[in-house]
Amino acid sequence: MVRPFGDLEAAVMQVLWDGAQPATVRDVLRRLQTPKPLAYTTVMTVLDNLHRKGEVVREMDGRAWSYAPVRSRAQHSAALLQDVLQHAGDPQAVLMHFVADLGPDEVSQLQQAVQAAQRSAP
Amino acid sequence: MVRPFGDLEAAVMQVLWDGAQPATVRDVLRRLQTPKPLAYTTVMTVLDNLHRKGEVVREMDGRAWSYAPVRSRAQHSAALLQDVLQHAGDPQAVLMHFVADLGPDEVSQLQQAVQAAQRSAP
DNA sequence: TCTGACTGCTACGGCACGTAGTAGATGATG
DNA sequence: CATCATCTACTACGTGCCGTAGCAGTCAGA
Repeated sequence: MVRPFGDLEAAVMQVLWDGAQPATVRDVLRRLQTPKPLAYTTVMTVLDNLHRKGEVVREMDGRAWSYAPVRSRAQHSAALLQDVLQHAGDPQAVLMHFVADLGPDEVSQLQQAVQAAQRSAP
Repeated sequence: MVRPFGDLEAAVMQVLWDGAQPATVRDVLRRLQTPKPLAYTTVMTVLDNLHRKGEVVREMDGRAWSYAPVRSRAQHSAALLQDVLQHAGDPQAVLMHFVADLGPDEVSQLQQAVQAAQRSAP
């Protein structure tokens, strides 16, 4: 089971997802909107943890590491969905309940996605 | 963000889901297949935690509590899916990726679910 | 050479979870 | 009635993850 991000991890990932370019620790620290200002090393540790978990990649940018997300936010969420479905047993029943609880907008979006998938792999 | 079950919590829920009837602590302890046999109080604590979290309900059965899941396994998994989607932002993109990563069987199951949803709420 | 920025290492508190012991109540049994 | 088994309530502890950060060392630029 994939563990979801912690609060700060999620906020940091959001910063990375929002920025098109890879970001250094200082970049992330500057862009983070937190009630209490965080220490530089706090953000560094979080980014290091995310790197250790394979959620971000990094490359040297001058003397500092620049971090970039491995997957887009949508890809990450989709992977979480996959993971839940994988561990659920009886995907049919799960999907029935899942769709039944969706709003009409999501249902039609889902319909388009299904049709796209069926076109690409009939 | 809903936290997924821990390992033992998941095993206990599975026992409850597998049994049609509400189960006492001793019932669950008997039916649990674990490498190491667990203490009675361990199972009791887990069931108590699940009750505190609202995942199970209980009623007195003689001198002991009998526990029953609040939701079916499929409903619980579907709720987890909902939760992920809710916190994802851009549901459209998430659903696209999600469906793209599904196997053909799941896609057709999903299609049926979508059609059922559209019939019930056109 | 000094200073500021950056990294690596370490640490610590809180919380969730798995694990279980102890104490007390209560029904069953001799 | 005395004892035993069973059940609940309360408490505790280790581990791992997460948020938080300090300290020490290094290195580039003024």
